[in-house]
Amino acid sequence: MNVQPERIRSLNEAPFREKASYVLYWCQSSRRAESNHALAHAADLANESGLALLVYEGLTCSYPNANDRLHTFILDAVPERAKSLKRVGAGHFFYLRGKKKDPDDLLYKLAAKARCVVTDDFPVFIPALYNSRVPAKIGIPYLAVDSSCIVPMNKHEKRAYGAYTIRPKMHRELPGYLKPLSPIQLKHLWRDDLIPETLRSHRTEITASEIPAFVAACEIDHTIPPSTTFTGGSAQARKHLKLFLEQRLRRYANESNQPSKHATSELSPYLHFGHISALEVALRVEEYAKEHSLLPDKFLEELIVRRELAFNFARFAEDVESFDVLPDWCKRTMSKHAHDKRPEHYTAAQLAKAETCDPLWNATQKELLLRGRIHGYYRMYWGKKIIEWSPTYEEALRVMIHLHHVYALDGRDPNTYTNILWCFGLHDRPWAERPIFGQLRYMSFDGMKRKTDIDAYIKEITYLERTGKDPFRI
DNA sequence: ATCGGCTCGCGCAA
DNA sequence: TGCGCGAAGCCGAT
Repeated sequence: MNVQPERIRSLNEAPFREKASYVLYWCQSSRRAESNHALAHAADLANESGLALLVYEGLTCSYPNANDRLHTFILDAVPERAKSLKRVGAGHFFYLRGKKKDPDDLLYKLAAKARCVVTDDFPVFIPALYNSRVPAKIGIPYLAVDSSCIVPMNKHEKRAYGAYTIRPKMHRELPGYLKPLSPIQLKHLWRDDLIPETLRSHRTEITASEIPAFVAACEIDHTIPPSTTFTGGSAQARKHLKLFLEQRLRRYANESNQPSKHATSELSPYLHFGHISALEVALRVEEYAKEHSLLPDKFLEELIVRRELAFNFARFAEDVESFDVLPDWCKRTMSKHAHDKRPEHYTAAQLAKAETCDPLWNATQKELLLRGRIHGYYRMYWGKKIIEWSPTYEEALRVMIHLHHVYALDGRDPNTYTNILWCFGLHDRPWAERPIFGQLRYMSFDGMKRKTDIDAYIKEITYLERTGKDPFRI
């Protein structure tokens, strides 16, 4: 057995189907063929029961804010994944639901011939919703496997208060989990006649050159163009990783908070859509650091401790889009300062269009509009300013989440929600009281000017805006 | 340039 | 029960 049992949650009590044609892996969030614990577990189950493995993934047009940017990035990854799965003898069924009247029950139709369903355990957004609703309706075992985290989410019994409370546990557990996952080997190869002809017609073959046409034909928001910078897919993710190892890792410790220096991995879109696994990244970084006598600790702290703190938060928080989940001191200080006068106001529309009096803030918003992500350090400043400029804290939260949902390739992720709520005090501590923010940490333009090269960053974003071409595109 | 104070509460040591 | 310290800071004093 390849996959640690603590990664697996059984979400119903249905019996295995005796006369089944295959084991079904429903690929929801770990959209990759390598280093994928859910896929590996499905392969193990298929081998044990003498069956073939079918991988199903769908892309619907009906999730909130579905648009060209998100669709393109997701579809970019499909052709190479189809090829990888074919190579190992798994079936691959990709279904693009382009119109709202297209059938939306393909999963159930495929499950009707399956011994069991294996899927990704993901604590937010659509996978979390499906994993709460589908198991009771499916009639066969429904197993959710944590293929996002290095140390499985199930290893934590409760929400950690801050990074400092989860860090010792992570370091204790890591040696047991920082190990490569062996490639899957299937004993029983896939044959297309294992699914009925009528279902096969819903399968969508994606080729790279046809992606723009597929996207254009979907009933989605066509006003948000693809990212200027990020193309989806596991191969692309590995190109970013290679660039990071060779040109950035040695600068990471000193320059990761200098956005214009590009010393970070820029992998967040790929990690979010599961095009690359955090485990693979951590192992490659560790190995490269060893070979080149570099210190990877600061990067691994971000990739492992802070990323998995976010998954821990999302797993245990009732509602990641609400202030209810914040510590008492945050709620207390916000209610005390709820009616402080906000001297500057911007509407959600002005913010979205990057029309404020702050040239740095406008540049960060433009980075979101164009690239589909904001550098981590400036993202905090971006959020803090939205608090300062919104009539209420609730409105600020709403705007931050909305802008991420529409524009960010790394939105809808445990990390995004945690980053946003950090602006309201989550995983932070109280600071000197001041207007509007109360005891929430404040960040200022002058601080950014003192610590980072604002001019270089604004110049970079202005060039990107003018030409639409990103020199940092890989 | 550098430093302390600001302020809360978790989790561990005792 | 006491104590140390924490996700990226700010501000004013020296």
